[in-house]
Amino acid sequence: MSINNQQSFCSLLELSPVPINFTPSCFMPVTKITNFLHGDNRPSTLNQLPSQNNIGSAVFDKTEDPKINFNKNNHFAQNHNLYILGASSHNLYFQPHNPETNDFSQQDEMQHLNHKLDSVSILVKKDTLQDNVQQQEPFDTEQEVGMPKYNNICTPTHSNNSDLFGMVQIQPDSKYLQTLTPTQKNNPSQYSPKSNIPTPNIIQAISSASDKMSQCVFNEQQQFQQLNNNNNYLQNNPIYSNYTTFGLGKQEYFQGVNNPINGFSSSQCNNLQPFGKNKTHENIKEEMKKRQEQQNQIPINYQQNPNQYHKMNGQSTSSINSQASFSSTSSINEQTIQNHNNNNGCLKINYRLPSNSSNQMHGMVVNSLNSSILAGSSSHSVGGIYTANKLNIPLSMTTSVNNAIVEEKERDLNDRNLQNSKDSNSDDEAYDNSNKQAVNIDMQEFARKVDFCKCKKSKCLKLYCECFLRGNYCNDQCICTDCGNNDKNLDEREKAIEEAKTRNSDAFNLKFQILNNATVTHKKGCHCKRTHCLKKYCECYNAGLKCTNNCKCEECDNIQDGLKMINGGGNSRVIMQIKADEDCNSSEINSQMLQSIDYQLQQGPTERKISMCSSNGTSSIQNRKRTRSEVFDQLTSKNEIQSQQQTDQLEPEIRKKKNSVGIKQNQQNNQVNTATQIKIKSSYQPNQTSYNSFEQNFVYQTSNKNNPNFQQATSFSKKIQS
DNA sequence: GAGTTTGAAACT
DNA sequence: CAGTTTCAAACTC
Ligand SMILES: [Zn+2]
Ligand SMILES: [Zn+2]
Ligand SMILES: [Zn+2]
Ligand SMILES: [Zn+2]
Ligand SMILES: [Zn+2]
Ligand SMILES: [Zn+2]
Repeated sequence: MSINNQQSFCSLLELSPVPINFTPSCFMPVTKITNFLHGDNRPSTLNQLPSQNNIGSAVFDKTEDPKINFNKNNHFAQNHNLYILGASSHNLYFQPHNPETNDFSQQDEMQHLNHKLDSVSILVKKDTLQDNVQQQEPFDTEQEVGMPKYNNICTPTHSNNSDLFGMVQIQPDSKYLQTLTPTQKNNPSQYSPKSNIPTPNIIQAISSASDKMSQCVFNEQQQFQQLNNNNNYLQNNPIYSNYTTFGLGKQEYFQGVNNPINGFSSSQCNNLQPFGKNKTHENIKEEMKKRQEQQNQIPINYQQNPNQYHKMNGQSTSSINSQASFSSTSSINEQTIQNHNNNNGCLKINYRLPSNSSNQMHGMVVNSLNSSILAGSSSHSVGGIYTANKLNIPLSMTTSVNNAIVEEKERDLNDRNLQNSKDSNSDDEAYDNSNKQAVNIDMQEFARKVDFCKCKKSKCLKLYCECFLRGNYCNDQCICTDCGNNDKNLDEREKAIEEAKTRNSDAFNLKFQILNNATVTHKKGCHCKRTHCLKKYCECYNAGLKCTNNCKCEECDNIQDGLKMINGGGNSRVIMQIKADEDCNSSEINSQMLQSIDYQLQQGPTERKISMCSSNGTSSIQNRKRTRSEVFDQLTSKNEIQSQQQTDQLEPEIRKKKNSVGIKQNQQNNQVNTATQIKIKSSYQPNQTSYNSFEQNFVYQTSNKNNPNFQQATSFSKKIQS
């Protein structure tokens, strides 16, 4: 990587006072899939895996270069000829602290010193199915999965000059994706023409991806686990923990690193003792070699060899090469084994370690029957603001940011620039004045414009009534029924006002606020789900305002120009299309990302290992989403879908297998294919039954309803007569 | 204008 | 509180 290229990258970051070095020291080999496992060829043990969700996982540790491992269980991985898989993760390296002894100390880790974070890659898919491969192959009939989506179109980003690391998404239609690397050019038949990437579909898929169970979300204000309601596993399995998983770096369970930004992702456990004092690259390598030799002799079985396999590192979706995943401070004991077995071979993991506990597991779901298990990628996101700040990306390029904060920050920046320029040249007062001039905003502009009501049931004494809401009596234009909102009913009206104020003391105030004398936002934000905040149902949109971080809307498109918020607060990402395009424009392969990909292409296939998805937090079993079986029961009891009911009666035994992960594969049922599933789905006519009776319970993504290219994640996988 | 969809408000 | 129901407006035809 030349210096020029680094400069090219940095040139994007216009606000960067310090050039950001973006220097991958290693590359992620990509797997070229040539053998497809399906049907009888699939090892039976795979059937017990809980997830086919993740395409692959970035794997790395201190001693190995990162690589991608594909998830054999993943249909997309099985059925697509080739793709370049983008790593979800950065890489973490600790440089030797002491060059003489080659030692790095725990102190260094704790202080986040001497490390280097590197990785870049991107996912490019080939949009062609193998002719003779089933597109869908459910592992059991109750746990059909959706097609994998392309939601790893992203690059991990970090710099040596900041402690940021996290995902940065690249917009799929970026020129970056359309630039072929030399290797790709030389083997055009092998590589998907990137220009053919169906960008809208990818975007669609991203916004509704069912792959991930959940997403760790964190920004300056909060951290939480955003569950993916589209995820089948999440909907159908009670393997939830009540703890939030990874996320904001917690010293207690971080790998010795107190990082305030986000969790590491996809760190791998190679049965090593937790990295700590007196570990060196050398002795870790030695230890690994030793363990590898042991592995060849001794079947990995933690019950037999508990001392060897009970340590792991990392957080978030950590990879595991042992049979269980434990925090660095815990060990396998009877209880954890019991937990393991109680969950059909899946551990409840990704527990957050409470500060007062040192004995909880976290990491990946693992399968008891497999000795070699790798995690799925985690692809955590980083809050737009924090990311932008850390990367010195103009805030306007970020997503999911509160516009008011953007204003504020940019004003700050302007002030600072102004101060700087004044120091050297005090000739800039006009700018100063314009910048600080108060803006006169009529807040009433943002109130709803309706000035009469047609209430029928609320007596115009609930906030449902626009008149009441605005503190007005109903007027002669109102066509309300049994109106109580008038001067002849003052007692009851007053009471109603008090009640409304009790519920929300702010009820009669304007729902909008003005920040920094410049930016108006909705105080509470909206919660839109189905309209992308582009209909007047949305209070933000209706007021002509962009959504903000206050909003909890899903798939919001009502965002600042140039921004793309994928999934509400859940998946905020920074889009760096400009950067990528600039890279691509300046020369054919001047970007490190492209270089990385090209390097990957030249690597031979790597061994494919089993991948698992991560468990998730926040939901208790009691409060879990209802299972598809339950939804199904509800539906069939209403006689709404005849064919499925029929099927249900034909195979009653299947329905008893609720929430079971390790159901033995039924060859007969295994024949269910995509076509059948689509048929089932198409038998469902959304217009014949209301959302309220069906769709809302079904976690159905509106945006995909009419997209023939989108395979709905949640569809029944009952076998029906075709 | 009738019927459906929607998300805030209300309720539990 | 979070999940569910109610409600009137927004929307569709
Ligand atoms: Zn009214
Ligand atoms: Zn009225
Ligand atoms: Zn009225
Ligand atoms: Zn909205
Ligand atoms: Zn909003
Ligand atoms: Zn929104």
